[in-house]
Amino acid sequence: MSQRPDSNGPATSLHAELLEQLREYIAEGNLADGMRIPERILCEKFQISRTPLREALKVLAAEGLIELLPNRGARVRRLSERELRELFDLMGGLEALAGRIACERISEEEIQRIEKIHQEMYFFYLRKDLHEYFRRNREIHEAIVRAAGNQSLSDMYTAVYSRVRRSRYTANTVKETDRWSAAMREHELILDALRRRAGAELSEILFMHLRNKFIASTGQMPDIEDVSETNSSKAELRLIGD
Amino acid sequence: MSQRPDSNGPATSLHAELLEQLREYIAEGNLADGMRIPERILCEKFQISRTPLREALKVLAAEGLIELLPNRGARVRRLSERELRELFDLMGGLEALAGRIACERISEEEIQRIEKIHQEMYFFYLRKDLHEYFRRNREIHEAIVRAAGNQSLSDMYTAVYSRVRRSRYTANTVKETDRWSAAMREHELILDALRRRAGAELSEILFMHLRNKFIASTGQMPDIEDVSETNSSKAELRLIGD
DNA sequence: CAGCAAAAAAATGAATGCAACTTTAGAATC
DNA sequence: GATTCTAAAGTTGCATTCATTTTTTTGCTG
Repeated sequence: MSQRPDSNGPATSLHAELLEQLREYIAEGNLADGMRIPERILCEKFQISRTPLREALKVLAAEGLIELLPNRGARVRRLSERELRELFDLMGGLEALAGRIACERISEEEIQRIEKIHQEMYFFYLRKDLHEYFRRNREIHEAIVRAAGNQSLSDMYTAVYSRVRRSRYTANTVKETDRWSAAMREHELILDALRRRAGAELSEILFMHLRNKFIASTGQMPDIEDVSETNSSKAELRLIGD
Repeated sequence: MSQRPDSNGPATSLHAELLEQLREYIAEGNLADGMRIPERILCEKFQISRTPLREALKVLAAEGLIELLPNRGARVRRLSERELRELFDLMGGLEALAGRIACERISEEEIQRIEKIHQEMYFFYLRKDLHEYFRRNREIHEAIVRAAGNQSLSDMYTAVYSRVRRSRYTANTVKETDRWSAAMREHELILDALRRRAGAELSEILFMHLRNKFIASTGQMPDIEDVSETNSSKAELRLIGD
């Protein structure tokens, strides 16, 4: 097969396109967790030979989306509770970083654009339109990450998010709604800190925002071991989330 | 070729070993920046056919260590000033995250172990033994990341560090020494915050610590655009670094 | 001799082939 | 009937081969 002489858009390589397709295919949950994925099936599905497929699988394995057992093929990596918590914290850390840098670099116009999305979000919050609310919610978080103007950070954030996306815990439904008003309040704080360009503060809020979402989603506490109560972070954890 | 029936250590796959070797080979700087790397040469060097090599290259490209130009092969990715800054910020963000989580989870024993390394580091600082000083310095940062007990975070940190490692700016030499005393003071603050388990504070210090190192190493400011001076982060930037 | 064109050489991208390993199916044993 | 051993079928890992693309070399023209 040549380089897709027909029907192709940009002149990107076949391998890159395949990778993109596969990533999407897996992230969307078309393959059951932990299920074995025979190369043959994917080859037929994407009309491609084993060589480029195997290259793509190696990359996806490095990204953590699938796992490759020697001589036993690929399977979709199933996230343990532990890994999910790890990835949530990681995402929180990356957003915190993005928020901090964004405060240094973001333009007034971009702040206004985020404010606009925020107001839309508030509107859908009042309307109790969960779907549209979450879309705006996601847009705000993405905008903050983008506003940091750090491509490496954005890439890493996307990679982490794509791993977490599959998880049923992130489905933004029932349990999350209990926390809806709290989340909305946190978003007010986020925007306020951003307006004031208070980097450290925004950083703090964003991290806790993600933590609270994790706690609400899973019921799990992010593993705080027996640590003396002089510990300030425990207090902070409650400070925002209501 | 079979699965190396002779002379092998752990029963890991050939591909995984190759990846490890290549990563090390590149990170050590055996390949000149931006130089073209013909597959043929690497095949001969590692006594392997093109298929597994190409798989490994795809992974390294995804990690950002090399770049793959379509039909024009692999070359060692040369870090622009911009990317270096991005990666430094990213590393700072990951360390900041690690510090915060470490405050929640670290054991008293581990704190004491870090304190010990810190004291050794101070000793070598007084002796002006740059090499031994930096070894301890690195050990402390690694210990904090490890103390977060988040494998995904550790992996990502390692990946970022391996990309930055090659850079001549991170060579820990001349320019850095101008900042030696300031860095030492920052480390006192780090340990102090860790002892008090002041997560947010430690997070802040660690990020700034990395920023200051970057500024000292490159002379470059981390791109703070024309932002009104009500901005607090600019002040913070100076707060610690002397 | 510089500059360009064409052809040869080399490198890359992908497909196919082969050996080794896993898994599955089936037969023999208890 | 359950269990263990054996053989067949299916998969994977890697090597080799083929087709394109890029690069270099060679030869021609001005």
